[in-house]
Amino acid sequence: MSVVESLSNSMSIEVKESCEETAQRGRGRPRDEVARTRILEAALEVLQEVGFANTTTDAIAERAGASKATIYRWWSNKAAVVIEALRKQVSRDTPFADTGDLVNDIHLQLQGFVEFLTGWRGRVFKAFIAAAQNDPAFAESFRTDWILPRREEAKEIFERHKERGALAKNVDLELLLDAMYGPIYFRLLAGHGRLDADFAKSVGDMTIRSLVTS
Amino acid sequence: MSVVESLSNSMSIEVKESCEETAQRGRGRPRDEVARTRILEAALEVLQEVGFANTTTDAIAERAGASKATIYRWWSNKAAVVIEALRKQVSRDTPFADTGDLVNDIHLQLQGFVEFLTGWRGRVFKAFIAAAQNDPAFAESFRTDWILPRREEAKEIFERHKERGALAKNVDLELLLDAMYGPIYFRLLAGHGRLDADFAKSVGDMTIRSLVTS
DNA sequence: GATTTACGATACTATCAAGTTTCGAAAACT
DNA sequence: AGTTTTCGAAACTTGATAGTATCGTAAATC
Repeated sequence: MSVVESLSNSMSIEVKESCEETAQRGRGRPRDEVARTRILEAALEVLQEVGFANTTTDAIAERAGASKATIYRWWSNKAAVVIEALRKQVSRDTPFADTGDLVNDIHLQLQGFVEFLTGWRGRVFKAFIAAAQNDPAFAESFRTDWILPRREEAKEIFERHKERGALAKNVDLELLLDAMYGPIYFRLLAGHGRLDADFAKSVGDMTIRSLVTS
Repeated sequence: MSVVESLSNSMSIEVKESCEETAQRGRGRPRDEVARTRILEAALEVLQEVGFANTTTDAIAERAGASKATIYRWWSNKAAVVIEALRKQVSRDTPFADTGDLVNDIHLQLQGFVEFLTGWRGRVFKAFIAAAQNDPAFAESFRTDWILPRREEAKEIFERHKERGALAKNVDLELLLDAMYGPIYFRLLAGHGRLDADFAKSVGDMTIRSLVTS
Protein backbone atom coordinates (compact mmCIF):
# COMPACT_ATOMS: atom_id res chain seq x y z
CA MET A 1 0.00 0.00 0.00
CA SER A 2 1.33 3.38 -0.93
CA VAL A 3 2.06 6.12 1.52
CA VAL A 4 -0.67 8.27 0.04
CA GLU A 5 -3.24 5.53 0.34
CA SER A 6 -2.20 4.69 3.86
CA LEU A 7 -2.82 8.26 4.88
CA SER A 8 -5.94 8.94 2.90
CA ASN A 9 -8.23 8.52 5.86
CA SER A 10 -6.68 11.38 7.74
CA MET A 11 -8.56 14.57 8.30
CA SER A 12 -9.10 16.58 5.14
CA ILE A 13 -9.86 20.24 4.87
CA GLU A 14 -13.48 20.88 4.13
CA VAL A 15 -13.94 23.60 1.55
CA LYS A 16 -17.14 25.46 2.14
CA GLU A 17 -19.34 25.65 -0.90
CA SER A 18 -19.16 29.26 -1.95
CA CYS A 19 -22.36 29.43 -3.92
CA GLU A 20 -25.92 29.31 -2.74
CA GLU A 21 -26.49 27.76 -6.15
CA THR A 22 -26.15 24.22 -4.87
CA ALA A 23 -29.45 22.36 -5.10
CA GLN A 24 -31.72 25.26 -4.22
CA ARG A 25 -35.21 23.91 -3.90
CA GLY A 26 -37.36 25.81 -6.36
CA ARG A 27 -39.82 25.14 -9.08
CA GLY A 28 -38.15 23.77 -12.17
CA ARG A 29 -35.67 21.03 -12.97
CA PRO A 30 -32.93 20.94 -10.38
CA ARG A 31 -29.28 21.34 -11.13
CA ASP A 32 -27.64 18.21 -12.47
CA GLU A 33 -24.98 17.46 -9.86
CA VAL A 34 -23.56 14.67 -11.96
CA ALA A 35 -22.93 17.08 -14.81
CA ARG A 36 -21.37 19.48 -12.36
CA THR A 37 -18.95 16.84 -11.20
CA ARG A 38 -18.17 15.78 -14.74
CA ILE A 39 -17.41 19.37 -15.71
CA LEU A 40 -15.02 19.86 -12.81
CA GLU A 41 -13.28 16.58 -13.52
CA ALA A 42 -13.02 17.40 -17.20
CA ALA A 43 -11.54 20.79 -16.36
CA LEU A 44 -8.76 19.14 -14.39
CA GLU A 45 -8.12 16.60 -17.12
CA VAL A 46 -7.80 19.21 -19.83
CA LEU A 47 -5.75 21.48 -17.59
CA GLN A 48 -3.34 18.69 -16.81
CA GLU A 49 -2.94 17.81 -20.47
CA VAL A 50 -2.42 21.20 -22.09
CA GLY A 51 -1.94 23.76 -19.32
CA PHE A 52 -4.27 26.62 -18.49
CA ALA A 53 -3.14 28.81 -21.36
CA ASN A 54 -4.31 26.18 -23.82
CA THR A 55 -7.41 25.10 -21.96
CA THR A 56 -10.61 25.97 -23.80
CA THR A 57 -14.16 25.88 -22.58
CA ASP A 58 -15.11 23.89 -25.66
CA ALA A 59 -12.62 21.20 -24.69
CA ILE A 60 -13.96 21.07 -21.14
CA ALA A 61 -17.56 20.88 -22.36
CA GLU A 62 -16.80 18.16 -24.88
CA ARG A 63 -14.80 16.11 -22.38
CA ALA A 64 -17.57 16.41 -19.82
CA GLY A 65 -20.29 15.58 -22.31
CA ALA A 66 -21.90 18.83 -21.31
CA SER A 67 -22.88 22.05 -23.00
CA LYS A 68 -21.05 25.34 -22.82
CA ALA A 69 -24.36 26.89 -21.85
CA THR A 70 -24.41 24.72 -18.76
CA ILE A 71 -20.89 25.79 -17.84
CA TYR A 72 -21.65 29.47 -18.14
CA ARG A 73 -24.95 28.98 -16.33
CA TRP A 74 -23.06 28.09 -13.14
CA TRP A 75 -19.64 29.69 -13.49
CA SER A 76 -18.97 33.27 -14.46
CA ASN A 77 -15.95 32.50 -16.61
CA LYS A 78 -13.40 29.91 -17.55
CA ALA A 79 -11.02 30.67 -14.70
CA ALA A 80 -13.80 30.18 -12.14
CA VAL A 81 -14.41 26.63 -13.36
CA VAL A 82 -10.76 25.67 -13.19
CA ILE A 83 -10.19 27.29 -9.82
CA GLU A 84 -13.15 25.49 -8.29
CA ALA A 85 -11.94 22.24 -9.81
CA LEU A 86 -8.52 22.77 -8.28
CA ARG A 87 -10.02 23.59 -4.91
CA LYS A 88 -12.09 20.42 -4.98
CA GLN A 89 -9.01 18.34 -5.60
CA VAL A 90 -7.19 20.02 -2.76
CA SER A 91 -9.96 19.18 -0.33
CA ARG A 92 -9.70 15.53 -1.31
CA ASP A 93 -6.02 14.89 -1.69
CA THR A 94 -4.23 16.23 1.34
CA PRO A 95 -3.06 13.27 3.36
CA PHE A 96 -0.76 14.30 6.15
CA ALA A 97 1.50 12.26 8.35
CA ASP A 98 1.06 12.57 12.12
CA THR A 99 2.55 9.49 13.72
CA GLY A 100 3.91 11.10 16.84
CA ASP A 101 7.52 10.52 15.84
CA LEU A 102 9.28 13.56 14.40
CA VAL A 103 11.69 11.76 12.10
CA ASN A 104 8.96 9.50 10.88
CA ASP A 105 6.57 12.37 10.28
CA ILE A 106 9.07 14.29 8.20
CA HIS A 107 9.88 11.32 6.02
CA LEU A 108 6.27 10.30 5.59
CA GLN A 109 5.18 13.81 4.73
CA LEU A 110 7.84 14.19 2.07
CA GLN A 111 7.25 10.70 0.77
CA GLY A 112 3.53 11.31 0.49
CA PHE A 113 4.02 14.63 -1.21
CA VAL A 114 6.36 13.23 -3.83
CA GLU A 115 3.95 10.40 -4.44
CA PHE A 116 1.15 12.93 -4.75
CA LEU A 117 3.11 14.84 -7.37
CA THR A 118 4.17 11.79 -9.34
CA GLY A 119 1.97 11.25 -12.34
CA TRP A 120 -1.45 12.69 -12.72
CA ARG A 121 -1.66 15.25 -9.93
CA GLY A 122 1.85 16.48 -10.51
CA ARG A 123 0.89 17.83 -13.90
CA VAL A 124 -2.24 19.44 -12.49
CA PHE A 125 -0.11 21.00 -9.86
CA LYS A 126 2.44 22.38 -12.29
CA ALA A 127 -0.35 23.91 -14.34
CA PHE A 128 -1.76 25.46 -11.18
CA ILE A 129 1.52 27.11 -10.28
CA ALA A 130 2.06 28.32 -13.82
CA ALA A 131 -1.39 29.88 -13.90
CA ALA A 132 -0.72 31.53 -10.56
CA GLN A 133 2.20 33.42 -12.09
CA ASN A 134 0.00 34.97 -14.78
CA ASP A 135 -3.35 35.43 -13.07
CA PRO A 136 -3.86 36.98 -9.61
CA ALA A 137 -7.04 34.97 -9.03
CA PHE A 138 -5.09 31.75 -9.38
CA ALA A 139 -2.29 33.08 -7.22
CA GLU A 140 -4.73 33.95 -4.47
CA SER A 141 -6.38 30.54 -4.63
CA PHE A 142 -3.04 28.82 -4.68
CA ARG A 143 -1.95 30.51 -1.47
CA THR A 144 -5.26 30.52 0.35
CA ASP A 145 -6.63 27.13 -0.61
CA TRP A 146 -3.48 25.11 -1.04
CA ILE A 147 -0.30 26.46 0.52
CA LEU A 148 -1.58 28.04 3.72
CA PRO A 149 -3.92 25.26 4.94
CA ARG A 150 -1.24 22.63 4.43
CA ARG A 151 1.34 24.73 6.22
CA GLU A 152 -0.97 25.41 9.13
CA GLU A 153 -1.69 21.74 9.50
CA ALA A 154 1.99 20.89 9.38
CA LYS A 155 2.85 23.60 11.87
CA GLU A 156 0.33 22.24 14.37
CA ILE A 157 1.95 18.84 14.12
CA PHE A 158 5.40 20.30 14.63
CA GLU A 159 4.17 22.40 17.54
CA ARG A 160 3.16 19.21 19.29
CA HIS A 161 6.63 17.83 18.67
CA LYS A 162 8.01 20.95 20.30
CA GLU A 163 5.82 20.43 23.34
CA ARG A 164 6.95 16.81 23.52
CA GLY A 165 10.54 18.01 23.43
CA ALA A 166 11.37 16.20 20.21
CA LEU A 167 11.90 19.52 18.47
CA ALA A 168 13.74 22.52 19.87
CA LYS A 169 11.47 25.41 20.80
CA ASN A 170 13.50 27.93 18.83
CA VAL A 171 13.17 26.17 15.48
CA ASP A 172 11.60 28.43 12.85
CA LEU A 173 8.76 26.32 11.53
CA GLU A 174 8.28 28.45 8.42
CA LEU A 175 11.90 27.89 7.55
CA LEU A 176 11.66 24.21 8.33
CA LEU A 177 8.72 23.79 5.98
CA ASP A 178 10.51 25.70 3.25
CA ALA A 179 13.55 23.48 3.67
CA MET A 180 11.37 20.40 3.37
CA TYR A 181 9.11 21.35 0.51
CA GLY A 182 11.25 23.86 -1.38
CA PRO A 183 13.56 21.26 -2.94
CA ILE A 184 10.56 19.18 -4.00
CA TYR A 185 8.87 22.11 -5.69
CA PHE A 186 12.17 23.06 -7.25
CA ARG A 187 12.64 19.71 -8.97
CA LEU A 188 8.99 19.56 -9.94
CA LEU A 189 9.17 22.88 -11.74
CA ALA A 190 12.72 22.95 -13.07
CA GLY A 191 12.88 19.25 -13.89
CA HIS A 192 16.64 19.09 -13.51
CA GLY A 193 16.65 15.88 -11.48
CA ARG A 194 14.62 12.87 -10.49
CA LEU A 195 11.61 13.37 -8.25
CA ASP A 196 11.16 10.04 -6.52
CA ALA A 197 11.13 8.29 -3.15
CA ASP A 198 14.93 8.32 -2.96
CA PHE A 199 15.01 12.05 -3.35
CA ALA A 200 12.30 12.50 -0.75
CA LYS A 201 14.34 10.35 1.63
CA SER A 202 17.48 12.38 1.01
CA VAL A 203 15.71 15.68 1.55
CA GLY A 204 14.24 14.33 4.77
CA ASP A 205 17.60 13.15 6.02
CA MET A 206 19.19 16.47 5.24
CA THR A 207 16.40 18.38 6.94
CA ILE A 208 16.68 16.27 10.05
CA ARG A 209 20.46 16.75 10.17
CA SER A 210 19.91 20.49 10.06
CA LEU A 211 17.76 20.23 13.19
CA VAL A 212 20.00 18.30 15.52
CA THR A 213 22.25 21.19 16.48
CA SER A 214 19.75 23.97 16.21
CA MET B 1 27.59 48.12 -2.70
CA SER B 2 25.25 45.21 -3.22
CA VAL B 3 26.30 41.63 -3.36
CA VAL B 4 25.22 41.39 -6.96
CA GLU B 5 27.26 44.41 -7.96
CA SER B 6 30.28 43.24 -6.06
CA LEU B 7 30.22 39.99 -7.99
CA SER B 8 29.29 41.32 -11.38
CA ASN B 9 32.82 41.13 -12.71
CA SER B 10 33.01 37.39 -12.30
CA MET B 11 33.12 35.10 -15.27
CA SER B 12 29.89 35.00 -17.22
CA ILE B 13 28.73 32.28 -19.53
CA GLU B 14 29.13 33.26 -23.15
CA VAL B 15 26.10 32.28 -25.19
CA LYS B 16 27.06 31.46 -28.73
CA GLU B 17 25.05 33.34 -31.29
CA SER B 18 22.88 30.71 -32.88
CA CYS B 19 22.20 32.45 -36.14
CA GLU B 20 24.51 33.26 -39.00
CA GLU B 21 22.17 36.20 -39.45
CA THR B 22 24.32 38.52 -37.38
CA ALA B 23 25.87 41.23 -39.51
CA GLN B 24 26.44 39.19 -42.64
CA ARG B 25 28.35 41.36 -45.05
CA GLY B 26 26.30 41.54 -48.24
CA ARG B 27 24.95 44.09 -50.61
CA GLY B 28 22.09 45.99 -49.09
CA ARG B 29 21.42 47.83 -45.87
CA PRO B 30 22.81 45.90 -42.93
CA ARG B 31 20.79 44.70 -40.01
CA ASP B 32 20.08 47.38 -37.42
CA GLU B 33 21.73 46.01 -34.29
CA VAL B 34 20.33 48.81 -32.19
CA ALA B 35 16.82 47.84 -33.18
CA ARG B 36 17.65 44.23 -32.41
CA THR B 37 18.72 45.17 -28.91
CA ARG B 38 15.69 47.35 -28.38
CA ILE B 39 13.39 44.51 -29.43
CA LEU B 40 14.99 42.07 -27.02
CA GLU B 41 14.86 44.55 -24.18
CA ALA B 42 11.25 45.39 -24.95
CA ALA B 43 10.38 41.69 -24.97
CA LEU B 44 11.71 41.32 -21.44
CA GLU B 45 9.92 44.44 -20.26
CA VAL B 46 6.58 43.31 -21.58
CA LEU B 47 7.11 39.77 -20.36
CA GLN B 48 7.89 40.98 -16.87
CA GLU B 49 4.83 43.20 -16.78
CA VAL B 50 2.11 40.89 -18.09
CA GLY B 51 3.55 37.36 -18.29
CA PHE B 52 4.15 35.37 -21.43
CA ALA B 53 0.52 34.39 -21.87
CA ASN B 54 -0.41 38.06 -22.20
CA THR B 55 2.63 39.18 -24.16
CA THR B 56 1.82 40.29 -27.70
CA THR B 57 4.14 41.01 -30.58
CA ASP B 58 2.36 44.30 -31.09
CA ALA B 59 3.26 45.33 -27.58
CA ILE B 60 6.88 44.34 -28.07
CA ALA B 61 7.09 46.20 -31.37
CA GLU B 62 5.50 49.33 -29.97
CA ARG B 63 7.70 49.29 -26.87
CA ALA B 64 10.81 48.84 -29.01
CA GLY B 65 9.80 51.51 -31.48
CA ALA B 66 10.16 48.87 -34.15
CA SER B 67 7.94 47.23 -36.70
CA LYS B 68 6.42 43.80 -36.48
CA ALA B 69 7.88 43.15 -39.92
CA THR B 70 11.33 43.62 -38.47
CA ILE B 71 10.63 41.20 -35.67
CA TYR B 72 9.39 38.49 -37.98
CA ARG B 73 12.26 39.17 -40.36
CA TRP B 74 14.72 37.88 -37.75
CA TRP B 75 12.73 35.61 -35.48
CA SER B 76 10.47 32.80 -36.58
CA ASN B 77 7.81 33.43 -33.96
CA LYS B 78 6.98 35.18 -30.74
CA ALA B 79 8.44 32.53 -28.48
CA ALA B 80 11.79 32.72 -30.27
CA VAL B 81 12.08 36.42 -29.49
CA VAL B 82 11.32 35.97 -25.83
CA ILE B 83 13.56 32.95 -25.42
CA GLU B 84 16.51 34.75 -26.99
CA ALA B 85 15.84 37.75 -24.77
CA LEU B 86 15.83 35.53 -21.69
CA ARG B 87 19.04 33.84 -22.78
CA LYS B 88 20.71 37.21 -23.24
CA GLN B 89 19.80 38.22 -19.72
CA VAL B 90 21.10 34.97 -18.31
CA SER B 91 24.47 35.49 -19.93
CA ARG B 92 24.72 38.88 -18.28
CA ASP B 93 23.33 38.39 -14.83
CA THR B 94 24.93 35.35 -13.30
CA PRO B 95 27.26 36.54 -10.59
CA PHE B 96 28.63 33.70 -8.53
CA ALA B 97 30.48 33.72 -5.25
CA ASP B 98 33.83 31.94 -5.08
CA THR B 99 35.74 33.30 -2.11
CA GLY B 100 37.49 30.11 -1.05
CA ASP B 101 35.56 29.87 2.20
CA LEU B 102 32.68 27.40 2.15
CA VAL B 103 30.41 29.12 4.64
CA ASN B 104 31.06 32.44 3.03
CA ASP B 105 30.39 31.07 -0.46
CA ILE B 106 27.07 29.58 0.52
CA HIS B 107 25.86 32.76 2.14
CA LEU B 108 27.06 34.99 -0.66
CA GLN B 109 25.53 32.80 -3.33
CA LEU B 110 22.14 32.78 -1.64
CA GLN B 111 22.36 36.46 -0.85
CA GLY B 112 23.22 37.30 -4.44
CA PHE B 113 20.45 35.12 -5.79
CA VAL B 114 17.80 36.68 -3.58
CA GLU B 115 19.03 40.11 -4.56
CA PHE B 116 18.88 39.05 -8.20
CA LEU B 117 15.29 37.98 -7.79
CA THR B 118 14.19 41.05 -5.89
CA GLY B 119 12.45 43.53 -8.13
CA TRP B 120 12.83 43.58 -11.86
CA ARG B 121 14.53 40.31 -12.63
CA GLY B 122 12.41 38.37 -10.20
CA ARG B 123 9.32 39.06 -12.24
CA VAL B 124 11.10 38.12 -15.45
CA PHE B 125 12.18 34.95 -13.78
CA LYS B 126 8.72 34.04 -12.58
CA ALA B 127 7.37 34.55 -16.07
CA PHE B 128 10.14 32.33 -17.41
CA ILE B 129 9.26 29.48 -15.08
CA ALA B 130 5.56 29.83 -15.77
CA ALA B 131 6.15 29.70 -19.51
CA ALA B 132 8.34 26.64 -19.03
CA GLN B 133 5.38 24.76 -17.56
CA ASN B 134 3.25 25.31 -20.66
CA ASP B 135 5.74 25.32 -23.52
CA PRO B 136 8.45 22.68 -24.03
CA ALA B 137 10.71 25.16 -25.85
CA PHE B 138 10.77 27.37 -22.78
CA ALA B 139 11.29 24.38 -20.52
CA GLU B 140 14.27 23.26 -22.56
CA SER B 141 15.81 26.73 -22.55
CA PHE B 142 15.18 27.10 -18.86
CA ARG B 143 17.07 23.92 -18.05
CA THR B 144 19.80 24.19 -20.65
CA ASP B 145 20.55 27.89 -20.55
CA TRP B 146 19.75 28.73 -16.96
CA ILE B 147 19.58 25.87 -14.47
CA LEU B 148 22.31 23.56 -15.70
CA PRO B 149 25.10 26.11 -16.32
CA ARG B 150 24.60 27.64 -12.90
CA ARG B 151 24.58 24.28 -11.24
CA GLU B 152 27.72 23.17 -13.04
CA GLU B 153 29.50 26.30 -11.99
CA ALA B 154 28.41 25.88 -8.40
CA LYS B 155 29.40 22.22 -8.38
CA GLU B 156 32.91 23.08 -9.54
CA ILE B 157 33.26 25.50 -6.67
CA PHE B 158 32.02 22.93 -4.17
CA GLU B 159 34.32 20.28 -5.66
CA ARG B 160 37.24 22.50 -4.81
CA HIS B 161 35.94 22.80 -1.26
CA LYS B 162 35.86 19.02 -1.13
CA GLU B 163 39.49 18.83 -2.25
CA ARG B 164 40.43 21.39 0.37
CA GLY B 165 38.70 19.27 2.98
CA ALA B 166 36.18 21.92 3.90
CA LEU B 167 33.39 19.74 2.59
CA ALA B 168 32.99 16.00 3.14
CA LYS B 169 33.66 13.93 0.03
CA ASN B 170 30.39 12.04 0.33
CA VAL B 171 28.14 15.10 0.21
CA ASP B 172 25.64 14.90 -2.63
CA LEU B 173 26.15 18.18 -4.46
CA GLU B 174 22.90 17.91 -6.38
CA LEU B 175 21.06 17.58 -3.11
CA LEU B 176 23.05 20.40 -1.55
CA LEU B 177 22.13 22.74 -4.38
CA ASP B 178 18.47 21.77 -4.15
CA ALA B 179 18.52 22.44 -0.42
CA MET B 180 20.03 25.87 -1.03
CA TYR B 181 17.98 27.08 -3.95
CA GLY B 182 14.76 25.11 -3.52
CA PRO B 183 13.44 27.22 -0.65
CA ILE B 184 14.23 30.41 -2.55
CA TYR B 185 12.36 29.26 -5.64
CA PHE B 186 9.54 28.09 -3.43
CA ARG B 187 8.97 31.47 -1.86
CA LEU B 188 9.42 33.22 -5.17
CA LEU B 189 6.67 31.20 -6.80
CA ALA B 190 4.27 30.55 -3.95
CA GLY B 191 4.69 33.94 -2.34
CA HIS B 192 3.78 32.69 1.12
CA GLY B 193 6.63 34.45 2.90
CA ARG B 194 9.19 37.20 2.66
CA LEU B 195 12.03 36.78 0.19
CA ASP B 196 14.80 38.94 1.57
CA ALA B 197 18.34 38.94 2.93
CA ASP B 198 17.20 37.58 6.29
CA PHE B 199 15.60 34.61 4.64
CA ALA B 200 18.69 33.98 2.53
CA LYS B 201 20.77 34.06 5.69
CA SER B 202 18.48 31.60 7.45
CA VAL B 203 18.48 29.18 4.53
CA GLY B 204 22.25 29.38 4.41
CA ASP B 205 22.57 28.70 8.12
CA MET B 206 20.25 25.75 7.91
CA THR B 207 22.08 24.33 4.92
CA ILE B 208 25.41 24.62 6.66
CA ARG B 209 24.06 22.94 9.80
CA SER B 210 22.92 20.02 7.67
CA LEU B 211 26.49 19.57 6.43
CA VAL B 212 28.41 19.39 9.70
CA THR B 213 27.49 15.82 10.58
CA SER B 214 27.21 14.44 7.09
C1' DG C 1 -51.40 19.25 -17.22
C1' DA C 2 -49.32 23.65 -16.79
C1' DT C 3 -45.29 26.01 -15.35
C1' DT C 4 -40.66 26.56 -14.40
C1' DT C 5 -35.95 25.73 -14.68
C1' DA C 6 -31.98 23.06 -16.43
C1' DC C 7 -30.14 20.48 -19.99
C1' DG C 8 -27.33 19.35 -24.61
C1' DA C 9 -26.57 20.79 -29.13
C1' DT C 10 -25.40 24.16 -32.09
C1' DA C 11 -25.04 28.38 -34.29
C1' DC C 12 -23.54 32.82 -33.62
C1' DT C 13 -20.93 37.22 -32.43
C1' DA C 14 -17.14 39.69 -31.02
C1' DT C 15 -12.58 40.07 -29.85
C1' DC C 16 -7.98 39.50 -29.94
C1' DA C 17 -3.61 38.29 -31.60
C1' DA C 18 -0.24 35.86 -34.76
C1' DG C 19 1.80 36.31 -38.73
C1' DT C 20 1.86 38.41 -43.73
C1' DT C 21 1.95 41.86 -47.08
C1' DT C 22 2.56 46.37 -49.04
C1' DC C 23 4.83 50.66 -49.36
C1' DG C 24 7.91 54.45 -49.30
C1' DA C 25 12.28 55.66 -47.28
C1' DA C 26 16.97 54.76 -45.60
C1' DA C 27 21.48 52.68 -45.66
C1' DA C 28 24.76 50.03 -47.36
C1' DC C 29 27.63 48.08 -51.57
C1' DT C 30 29.38 48.16 -56.77
C1' DA D 1 23.65 56.30 -60.11
C1' DG D 2 21.81 51.82 -59.69
C1' DT D 3 21.02 47.79 -56.90
C1' DT D 4 20.04 45.40 -52.89
C1' DT D 5 18.43 44.80 -48.40
C1' DT D 6 16.50 46.67 -44.28
C1' DC D 7 13.66 49.73 -41.89
C1' DG D 8 9.00 51.59 -39.70
C1' DA D 9 4.24 52.11 -40.48
C1' DA D 10 0.06 50.36 -41.27
C1' DA D 11 -3.35 47.64 -43.41
C1' DC D 12 -4.58 43.10 -43.89
C1' DT D 13 -5.75 38.01 -43.46
C1' DT D 14 -6.49 34.19 -40.74
C1' DG D 15 -7.50 31.42 -36.92
C1' DA D 16 -8.79 30.66 -32.34
C1' DT D 17 -11.74 31.23 -28.54
C1' DA D 18 -14.56 33.51 -24.87
C1' DG D 19 -18.98 34.20 -24.09
C1' DT D 20 -24.05 34.61 -25.80
C1' DA D 21 -28.37 33.24 -27.89
C1' DT D 22 -31.67 29.94 -29.70
C1' DC D 23 -34.19 25.75 -29.51
C1' DG D 24 -36.23 21.53 -28.53
C1' DT D 25 -36.29 18.39 -24.60
C1' DA D 26 -36.05 16.61 -19.83
C1' DA D 27 -37.05 16.86 -14.98
C1' DA D 28 -38.87 18.86 -11.26
C1' DT D 29 -42.98 21.64 -8.65
C1' DC D 30 -47.85 23.25 -8.24
